[in-house]
Amino acid sequence: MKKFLLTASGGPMPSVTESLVETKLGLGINTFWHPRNHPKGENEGDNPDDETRGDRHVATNYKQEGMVSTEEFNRIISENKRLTDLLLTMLVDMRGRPADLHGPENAQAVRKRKFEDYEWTNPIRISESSGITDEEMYGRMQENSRMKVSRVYIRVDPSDMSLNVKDGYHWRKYGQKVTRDNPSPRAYFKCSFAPGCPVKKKVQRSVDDPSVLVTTYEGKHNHHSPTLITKTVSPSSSYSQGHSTPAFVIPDSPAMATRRPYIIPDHVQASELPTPAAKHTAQETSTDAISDSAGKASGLLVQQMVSSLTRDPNFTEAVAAAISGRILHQELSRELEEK
DNA sequence: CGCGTTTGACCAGCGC
DNA sequence: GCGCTGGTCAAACGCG
Repeated sequence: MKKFLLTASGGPMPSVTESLVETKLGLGINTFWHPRNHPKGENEGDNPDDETRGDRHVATNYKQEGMVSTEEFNRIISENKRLTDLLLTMLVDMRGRPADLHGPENAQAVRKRKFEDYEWTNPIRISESSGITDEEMYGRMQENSRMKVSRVYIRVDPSDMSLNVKDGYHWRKYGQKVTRDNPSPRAYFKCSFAPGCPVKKKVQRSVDDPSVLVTTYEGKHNHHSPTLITKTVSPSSSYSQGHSTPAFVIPDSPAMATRRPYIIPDHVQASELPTPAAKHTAQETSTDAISDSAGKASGLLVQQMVSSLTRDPNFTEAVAAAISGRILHQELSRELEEK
């Protein structure tokens, strides 16, 4: 069984690896469009202005504003592109045939899954991303950035029956429902940090592993992250205003630290997640997991990726600059729009 | 008293 | 058209 896990279970703070994955592939991993996450008609009311402010535009201004040198900027782009290619290729490979991972299914479920598989592999075509221009890459990032649904898996104490996920935002519960395919109730939350914030989230225990909370975020916050306001922006902080998912949470307390989300592709079963007792570091976990998979090449790619992310101080610095720069630019853009 | 949660009712979409 | 299901509403309730 293939596994892929990007987490820093060994440390109290999110790693740069996490930040990059969230920033670049969010842009990527946890914001990939998936049909089950997009009810018909969703996003019909989106502001068209949002469509015109893509990541390419942001990156261009970010460069023009002289926040980094041209050489640094190009290096960031090049390195980001290379690593994204590695990750995305891995994800497409791992996506494989999800039906194989889910056991017997009825005809309807099979049809639905086939459609999801098609939608997963066709519109993005991320396996073909190598060799594309930066412009194309940013176009794809922009497309991904419009995908406002993402999913986060969080392992919690099985004895803790609450459905509260402390992700830095304030949520008001407005409903709870028992769904057909899962005996655990699903809780519905709306963001209550700012009036009119459209973001919603659904929290439900995994049917495969009740110790895992599956949190689905929908929409984009119309305000700053509360954590961004109250904390210094750390290079490893992955919060970004306007992004659909606070994919990683800076722990405010030991209890909160136990609920730090993982980024995991949708098709990975909850039962595959590491247990709380697992002591693997991010690098160890990724490497061990991949070694179970079909390709040594994939393992090498991940090793190369993780190694690059965790050992190269220049790249760490570049990623930090890119993240903070993007956040600052988005804040400025939004303030200008409000005026 | 204000805010958040609970929970039954209601609504809309979808498949048959 | 009907039933099923997921999502939302809103009144009642609890808590600080």
